[in-house]
Amino acid sequence: MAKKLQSIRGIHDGLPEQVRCWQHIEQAARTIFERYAFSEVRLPVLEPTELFVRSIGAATDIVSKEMYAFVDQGGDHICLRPEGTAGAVRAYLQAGLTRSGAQRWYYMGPMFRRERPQKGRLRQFQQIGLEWFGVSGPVEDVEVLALAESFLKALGLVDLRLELNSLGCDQCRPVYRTVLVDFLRNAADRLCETCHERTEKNPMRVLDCKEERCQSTLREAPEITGHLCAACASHFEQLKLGLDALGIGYEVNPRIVRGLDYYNRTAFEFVTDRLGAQGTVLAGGRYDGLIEELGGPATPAIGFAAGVERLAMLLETPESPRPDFAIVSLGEQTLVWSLEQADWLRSQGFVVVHCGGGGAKRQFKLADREHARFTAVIGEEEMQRNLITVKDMETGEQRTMTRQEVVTFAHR
RNA sequence: GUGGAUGUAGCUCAAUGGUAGAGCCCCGGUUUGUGGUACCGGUGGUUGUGGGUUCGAGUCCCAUCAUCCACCCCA
Repeated sequence: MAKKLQSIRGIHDGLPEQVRCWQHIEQAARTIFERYAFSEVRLPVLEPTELFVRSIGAATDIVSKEMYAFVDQGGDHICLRPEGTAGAVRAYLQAGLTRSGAQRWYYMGPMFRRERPQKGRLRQFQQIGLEWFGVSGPVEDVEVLALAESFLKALGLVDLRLELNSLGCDQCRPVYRTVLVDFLRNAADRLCETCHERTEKNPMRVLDCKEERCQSTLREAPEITGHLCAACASHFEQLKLGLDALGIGYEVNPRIVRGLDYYNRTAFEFVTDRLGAQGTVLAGGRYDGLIEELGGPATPAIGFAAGVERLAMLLETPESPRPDFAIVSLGEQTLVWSLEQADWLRSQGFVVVHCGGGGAKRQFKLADREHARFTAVIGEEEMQRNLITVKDMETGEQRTMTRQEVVTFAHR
C-alpha cells in the first residue's frame, strides 16, 4: 500500500495506546516532583539558535549536526530545541529570577535532534526535565537523586542501575584532562582509530570505547575520581554519604561523561540493559557555570532529563478504559429516548457508549468489543414504562429496573 | 553521516521468472429484542516508489523512500 503522505522520518505519531502509557509516566512525574515542591513550567519549542550554540557547545554533535535550525521569514535564526536545560536557563534569566532565591522547575515536552533513528532514538522525542537553580549541593544533589529514584520506583522500575561520577570543576578538570591525554598518547598504538580522534576532540569519551582491545588498555587509564580538587572531592564524598543514608544504591562509574559541555561535578545516569544500545533512561548532573555563561550572575544549578519513550518501552501498556455502559437501542422510536438515557448516565459519572441503534445483534457485538461492563437495553417496552434493562456482560444476567436502581446497581 | 536486515490486503505472513493467496480483523447472514463459540458469505492489492533486464517481474538488476538494528552520539 503506497502511503503518499507519511510522517517525517524518525517522527512518530502518539496513538491512544501509546499516549495512555505516556500519561501514566507524566502522572507519576507530576506527583513525585510536586512532593518535592517543584513547579511545572511550559517553555517554547522554538528558541534562538544562538542559545544552544552558547550553552551546549558549538563543537558538540548536537549543535554541529543534529539541530533543526533554519532562518525564518523575518531573517531570524531559530531552531527546534534539542534539549530543555538551555531554554529553562534562558527563561529563568529573562524572568529576572536571579534574586528570588532557588527555583525548582520541571517540564515535559518534545525535543528534536536530526539523528539516524534506531531503538530508543527518535528525531522528535519527549523528555521530562527538572531543573533546580541557585543551589550548590551536595544536599540538593542527594535530593535530586532521591526524587529521580522515587519517580522511577513509582513507575515500578526497580531494576535500573544508578551510575554516578564527578566531572570535577574548572580547577581540577583541566589538570585531569592533561594527565589523561598524556596517558592516551602514550598508549596510542594500542588504541583504535576512533579513540585517536577522541583523544584530541573529547578525551573523556575514549574511556567509553566499546572495542575489547581498547578497554583492556584503558583499565590502567587515570580516572577523574582520583584527580578531583579538595572541594570537588568533598562534594562527591558527601553526596555518596547522603545516598548511603537514604539507602539509594549506586555505582561510581568514572567513565560516564555527560554529553553536553556545561556539566561539572555531579553527573549521573539511570541505566537499563533491556533497551539495546540506548540504555540511558534518565540522566543529568550539575551545571554550575551555565547560568553565568548565558549572561546571568554566577549561579549553581542541577537538573536531569528522562526520555519518555524509553521509559515507556520498559512499561506494560495500561489497559484501555472500559465503558460502564453500552446503550443498545431497539426500534427506531426509542432512539431519541436512548440518547437521553446515555446522557443522563454520563451525568451520573458513568462512561457510556451508544451503539448507534440498528440490529440487536450488531449492537451487542459492539458492546462486547468495547468490553462494556453492562449493556443498557432500551426498547419500546422500557421506554413506555420509564425503565432500563441492564445486562451484565460477564455473567449474561439481565434485569429490568428503574433508572435510579440502575445507578446504585452499577456503582457497587 | 556510515554499515547490515526488511518492505506483498487494515494486521501476521505465503506465492520453482508464467493468471497475487491464507489466517486474523472488519462488514453481513444462520427466521423478526441479545455479545463472546461454530458455520456460511462479502469488502479489501497499481506487490513502498521510480527505472531497467525479459516474450513475461512480487520474484533478477539499479536508484530512491521508509521501518528495524548497530556505529557515531545521546534521553
